[in-house]
Amino acid sequence: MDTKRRSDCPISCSLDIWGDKWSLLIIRDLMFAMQCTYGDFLKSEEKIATNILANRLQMLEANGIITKLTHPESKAKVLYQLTEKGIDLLPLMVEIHLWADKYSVIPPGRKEFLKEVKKDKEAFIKSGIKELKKKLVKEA
Amino acid sequence: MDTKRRSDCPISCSLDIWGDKWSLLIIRDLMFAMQCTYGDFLKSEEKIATNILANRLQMLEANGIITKLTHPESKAKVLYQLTEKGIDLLPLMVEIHLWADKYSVIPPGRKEFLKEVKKDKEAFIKSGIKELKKKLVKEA
DNA sequence: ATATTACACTTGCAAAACGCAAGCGAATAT
DNA sequence: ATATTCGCTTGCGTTTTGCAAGTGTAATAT
Repeated sequence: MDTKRRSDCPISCSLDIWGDKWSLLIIRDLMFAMQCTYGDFLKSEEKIATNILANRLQMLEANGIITKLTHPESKAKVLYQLTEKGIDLLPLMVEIHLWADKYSVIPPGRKEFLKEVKKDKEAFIKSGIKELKKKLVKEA
Repeated sequence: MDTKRRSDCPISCSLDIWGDKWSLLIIRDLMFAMQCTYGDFLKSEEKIATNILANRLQMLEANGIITKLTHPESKAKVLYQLTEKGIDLLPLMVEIHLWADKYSVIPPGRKEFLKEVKKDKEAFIKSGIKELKKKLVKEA
């Protein structure tokens, strides 16, 4: 596990955690798509490799962004869940969406999401965080 | 230059552009530190390698985030500048700062920046973008 | 009870990206 | 004329990635 930070700059420290091509996609799946198992992440259209996925899940867990839980309906399944720290990345994810919306083509499915966001950004984020935290399951 | 996108998801497309350990640091330097030459970027405390820097500058230019200008005081120097698309990453950078502020130690120098942000985020971003766009120089 | 499948990884290996040091050409300074 | 600054480029060893195949445990089917 990479533990040395390059500097004490907040941007740099953040990038040390999730500054790669995959981490935020896992967080996206957990945050918006309600996909929360290893198998779910593999099914996402970007097609992450199994070893990279395992590595990133470890990384995100080590950095307190996600936690592992035993799946309620089966001991064979693992349920990944955003921590509060992970949930608090929602504003960031929203800003990425807004930026992408301004400068590239957004797939139809996300258009309504963006419509909601633009209606009242602050309210959207506040209620989104509240929703996610409500679902947060504490480890036994 | 990498041109194939992994999916049409806005998060994924954004990461295809600046989803690495260095790009946002270059953007940070242009946005907050007013460092805008190749040499300036090299001096940043994270110590980016020369070839990686050259590659990222190319990448960011190819994606319309930055432009190259001849430096007003010397033909030997190159002045890099954020485009409007690059400037519009300011809200994102602010959110990263706020997240990092909540979950890690922020160096004293950035504390006043964050104080300003927290006072009135929307106003801070709006005036920040305005400032940056005012300085924007059009290529001859 | 046994076999098969589902699930979450691990492993091996080739290819690509990275990091470091050195070099190079044009522009400026001396 | 010579040296230095500046913005890269090149070579090369190391690390990370991507792909395919395999492994172990738990659930399910027979």
